[in-house]
Amino acid sequence: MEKELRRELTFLHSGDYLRHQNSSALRNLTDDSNPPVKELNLFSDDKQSYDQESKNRSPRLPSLFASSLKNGLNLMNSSSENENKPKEDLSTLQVKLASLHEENRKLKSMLEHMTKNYSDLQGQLLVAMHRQVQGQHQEQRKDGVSNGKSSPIRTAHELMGPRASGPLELDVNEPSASDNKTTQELSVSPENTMEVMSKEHDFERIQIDPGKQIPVEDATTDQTSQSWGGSPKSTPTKLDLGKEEEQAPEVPLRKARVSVRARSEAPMISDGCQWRKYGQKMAKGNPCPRAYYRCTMAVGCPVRKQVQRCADDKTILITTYEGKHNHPLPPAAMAMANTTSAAAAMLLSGSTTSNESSCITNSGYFSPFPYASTMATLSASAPFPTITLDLTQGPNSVPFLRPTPPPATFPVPLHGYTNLLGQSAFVPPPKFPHALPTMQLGQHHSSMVETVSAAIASDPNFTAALAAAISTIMGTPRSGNGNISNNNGGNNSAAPNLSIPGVPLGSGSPQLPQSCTTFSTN
DNA sequence: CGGTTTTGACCGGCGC
DNA sequence: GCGCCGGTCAAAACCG
Repeated sequence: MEKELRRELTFLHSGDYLRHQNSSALRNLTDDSNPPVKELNLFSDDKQSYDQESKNRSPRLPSLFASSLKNGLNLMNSSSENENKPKEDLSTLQVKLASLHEENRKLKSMLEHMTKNYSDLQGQLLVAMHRQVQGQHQEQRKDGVSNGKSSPIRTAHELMGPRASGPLELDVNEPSASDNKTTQELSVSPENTMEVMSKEHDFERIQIDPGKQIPVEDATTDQTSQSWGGSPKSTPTKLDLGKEEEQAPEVPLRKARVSVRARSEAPMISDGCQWRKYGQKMAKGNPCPRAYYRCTMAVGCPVRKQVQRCADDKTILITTYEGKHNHPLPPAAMAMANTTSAAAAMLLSGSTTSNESSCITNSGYFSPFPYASTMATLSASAPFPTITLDLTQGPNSVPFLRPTPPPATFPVPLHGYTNLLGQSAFVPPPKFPHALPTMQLGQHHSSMVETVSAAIASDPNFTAALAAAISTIMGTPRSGNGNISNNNGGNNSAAPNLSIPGVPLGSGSPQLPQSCTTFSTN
């Protein structure tokens, strides 16, 4: 366990992101009496360097560590020199113990706070990215229209339909008076995101009786879960967006799925969760069977996932997550859960305004972001909005160079959030003309790929690898010190997924251009 | 013996 | 209405 944790933390440190974040977050969260926390590599193998660091840092050590050290010294002293004053020692120790408890409590709350901040920021980032894409898109659209050329972007918007193009502005933040309710309910605004996130956080505080049905008011939070379960029974089959928008804000979310494409020899990627296989089917167009799993970490957990090998490249494992965990997740699983949640949020923010697929290439859209090359594709072909994280892209692969590009895709930049919509993205859409778009995200940044590949190669625990990759991306400072405040490890926001819900995945290796396909997150 | 996997049956949605 | 397909159920088999 310790080893695993250590490995994961090491990965997280692979980027400056968390380090800076942690330090800054700690700085902010620690009470003023505590000095700022410098970078602490608690798991450093280099004892010497650590000792040295400790010396240099000692004056600024967090109270917890400082007190721990002090306690240790005092304990030794009391046992060897103060035998004559056992009572004093006892009381002293009790006081110190209480102090440690208090420290522990503080740190826990700090962690909770940071986790929440992280989730919130993720949601905001997604919305911001989406808006930026829309802005760019509109500009290009104007140009495209003038010269009669149909750029991918323009096509995408057109495909997205009236609602997509105009409102694509998807201005969740400034809902009009008339559209107020609808907009807020349907789009993933920062506020909404935060709300969802907080609800997710609540899962950690609320004891859920497995035997009981989730309260109706939790529908929003549990949307995905119920859906996947799928029974189409509970959800409208015909996704009439118009109606949807008016009545069920939760419908879109419910159907949101996040898929992860990764190269893996293993039958299933390790994502930190426990799964039970409940079915297997041969899917049309793919010689490889599709396996159905459901989360067994808690009774009644609605999260399910599908695992299937890519028909084109059997070394690629496509894992599709749906639903939100209704229970606390281990750190490893949280990474994936958060990822899928963020991806889902991203997906939904775009899908709510369109009923057709579209494609936008985001490369270069966000120059400020080192990993802006990630793209997302929306496709109407999928029955459910799906966002795909493609971890199969190799440094040398050519993004979007697919034999048969989806008729309509809506690539959206997800810095660090890669995902692909499984097969659906590649398969032309046949049924569900009104289906919500599928989102395909491909990550092309070599650094990211390398990071992920290396992590995966060194550790079968894909969750850790994915977390590292995302952390790296998210944490890549835009200019020197990333002062982003938040950190990961948070709760699962799995609404299905982005902050990389202990997401799923396997081993990595070079990739083929075929890249992303798929579906919909944790 | 309990939990998991396998696998055929069943169900509902959708297209023709 | 029928057939196809995706998804789920549940009994039997399997495994540690």
